[in-house]
Amino acid sequence: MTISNNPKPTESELEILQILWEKGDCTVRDVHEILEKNKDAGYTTTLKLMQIMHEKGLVSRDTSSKTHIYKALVNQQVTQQHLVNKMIDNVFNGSAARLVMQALGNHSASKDEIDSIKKYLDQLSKK
Amino acid sequence: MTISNNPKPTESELEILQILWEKGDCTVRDVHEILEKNKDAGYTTTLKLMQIMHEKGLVSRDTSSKTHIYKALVNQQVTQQHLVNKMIDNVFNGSAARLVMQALGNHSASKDEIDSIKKYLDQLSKK
DNA sequence: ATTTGAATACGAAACAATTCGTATATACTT
DNA sequence: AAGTATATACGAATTGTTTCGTATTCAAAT
Repeated sequence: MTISNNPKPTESELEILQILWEKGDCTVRDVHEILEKNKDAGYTTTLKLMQIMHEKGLVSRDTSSKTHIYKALVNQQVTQQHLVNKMIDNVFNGSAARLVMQALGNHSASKDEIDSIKKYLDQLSKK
Repeated sequence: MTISNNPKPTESELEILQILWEKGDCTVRDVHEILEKNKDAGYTTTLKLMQIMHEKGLVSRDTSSKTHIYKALVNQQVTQQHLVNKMIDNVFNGSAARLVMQALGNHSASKDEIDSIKKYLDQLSKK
């Protein structure tokens, strides 16, 4: 049994994971260039972070050529679920509903989004 | 302008804030006794945390008697909103809907909760 | 008045996360 | 072959968080 059951990435690690989840395979430079857009940090910082993530088992890497290629090892959904659960517990006293309302209460949810959530809820409550 | 606009409490601070939000006024001992139920840390640790929170402006305290009385200074809703927004951004690529579905997809949402969310959504989409 | 118990203050250790400088390896260009 | 550009490796400084030991203050009980 070697399935990593420890999806507790730090904030910086999460930023990197997001990129890996979206892009699939990446070099450090790939990741760094995307990060740079929103953030300003040196290349070796990104490198170091990704090396640490490798040590922790968050990512795998192919070192067969000089430029290493990284891949996310932890699953996106599983990681998201962990984080959401933690937040429900930690910030909303265990109430998923309260989190949901807070998330929807601000303008970040569009009409379309709200509709799709409704459909989703209908499905859920049929069970 | 002295309104604290920096609701970025750490995890431990959040635990304490939750208690203060619920109970209102608390002494360090009050808080500590509640914390102890789920966690195991010394009294002076709780004390120190609350002192730091005071320095940061997260809480106020009344020092008129020997035993100080603490009160949350940051607003619960505002803080929750900040944290949720950060998570939406950070973990769900900006999609509130995806967070919501993830939060509801697990068993932590009961039938009642789902119903109340539906009502809430209906209200929302009327606007 | 002295002792005792409970409170705060303070400092520092332990730990974790982030950042980056420098060294070294590797491949490409001339 | 030498020089240049780009990679990784490594170590260490910096910063932030958590934890707690020890000192001190204060009030109540004896």
